[in-house]
Amino acid sequence: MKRRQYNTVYNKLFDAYGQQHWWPGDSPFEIMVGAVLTQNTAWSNVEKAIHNLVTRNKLDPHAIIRARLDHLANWLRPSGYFNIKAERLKNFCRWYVDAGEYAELDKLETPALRDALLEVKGVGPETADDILLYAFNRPVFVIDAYTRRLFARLGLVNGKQDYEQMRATFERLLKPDVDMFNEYHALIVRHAKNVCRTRPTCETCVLAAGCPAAGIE
DNA sequence: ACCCAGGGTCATA
DNA sequence: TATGACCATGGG
Repeated sequence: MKRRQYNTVYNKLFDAYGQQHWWPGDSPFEIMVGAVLTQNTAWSNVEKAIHNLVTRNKLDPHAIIRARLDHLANWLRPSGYFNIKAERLKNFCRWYVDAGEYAELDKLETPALRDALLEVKGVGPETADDILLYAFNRPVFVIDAYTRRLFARLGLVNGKQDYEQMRATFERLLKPDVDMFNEYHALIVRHAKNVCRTRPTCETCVLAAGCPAAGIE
């Protein structure tokens, strides 16, 4: 049964790396901003951009809406793709404020909230799910490139499933536990930083001497 | 000098 | 639906 293997991977990762304390950020809104800025970008660069916003008192949806696009882009510069991300962040903030911000959005059921997020230009499936899980505490499993690679290498997914299919698989096999989903995704990212990206066997063998992913049956 | 990072959009076939 | 081009900084 795959259900057991999916849980085993989690337990081994947790034993190896421990609590990851995700998502870094002091407020739900900061988490949402981080989710947009971290698209295909190292987190260390995102931190610099968020810091730029904080020091200017711009870590606020209304302030971002008011800001000039070129100013916003300059503050976001360290996170890369800064012109695109400035637009995406503005799009997101306009939607967020129009929708009544956190309190109103939190009244929506998860599927409706997810659909609403996906309507924002610049918010795709992974960003939406980051926000759902880490800002709204909804039991949504975030799929990323690391998740694909790890589970493909473990032979636990058939590599050509799209995002939605893979998310459905995880959410079907695992108990919908927000804290566990939170930790699971964070652990996969943590583990990814520990392994070679190019050798398919690395992920499951290098850690054999301490590899949490080894011995999954 | 190259590779890639906690993706998404858009144009093309 | 399925690839490919494009976006761009910073650390290894």
